[in-house]
Amino acid sequence: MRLVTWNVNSLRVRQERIEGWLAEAEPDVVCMQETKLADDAWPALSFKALGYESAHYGQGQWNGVAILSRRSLGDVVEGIPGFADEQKRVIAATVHGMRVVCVYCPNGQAVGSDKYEYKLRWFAALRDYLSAELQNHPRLAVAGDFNVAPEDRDVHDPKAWEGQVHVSVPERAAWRALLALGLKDSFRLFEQPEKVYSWWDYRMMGFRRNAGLRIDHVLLSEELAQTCTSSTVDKAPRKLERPSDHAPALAELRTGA
DNA sequence: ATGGCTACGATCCGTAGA
Repeated sequence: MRLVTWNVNSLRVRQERIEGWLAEAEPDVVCMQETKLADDAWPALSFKALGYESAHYGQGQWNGVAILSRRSLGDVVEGIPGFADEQKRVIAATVHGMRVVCVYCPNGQAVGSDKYEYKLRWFAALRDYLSAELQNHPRLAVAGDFNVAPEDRDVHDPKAWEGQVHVSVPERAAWRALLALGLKDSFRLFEQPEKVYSWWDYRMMGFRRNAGLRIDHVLLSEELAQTCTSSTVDKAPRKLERPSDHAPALAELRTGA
């Protein structure tokens, strides 16, 4: 079974190409971020026609997250329970015999800014939420745009990025606090080529130069990690016309459910 | 050179992303 996370950077702009990729890649579960849609604009019927049940939690203009599943999708929870947040960044559901939490973590803008403080507060709330989820769901996947490059090898130019937002020490500590719950970065379960990224700046020919960051991740609980057979990034849709600046990250799980 | 691109919703520029 194939689990995918993809920050689409406006579904409206890319609906057709996203549907084309879904038809080709045939993921079983899709976590989507930055739909930039209100819930009443979510094209549930288009995805239904492709064979997906879906749940969307959005606000229009900014943010917006969704989970699509080829099998029935239930127990949908929106946001981080107990964490008041106007920004629609989290949705969870039970699909294919596992609990899936789809996250669009805050960008943080600049170290020391209000948005950066919000990002760290938000990560603390996410940690507490996932801690509780792990108690209830040993089969837990957390997939999304984390806006954190965990290590220097996830950064095309670590010197240029040193201390910047996405790689700063407190952000990486917030990331490691998620791993400390018992979650595994599926990508690092395997030998990987160097310089694999999931996001490239639109400017300065970032993609052509492979000047990117690996910030889109699939985290797996211990039990799910044992079933994981691969974790990759598909750069193909980033090469198309008017692409999202993010590429989809995929994890393969050996699970019958 | 501190920009550079893209999307959004407002208009013909500002905000935000990463």
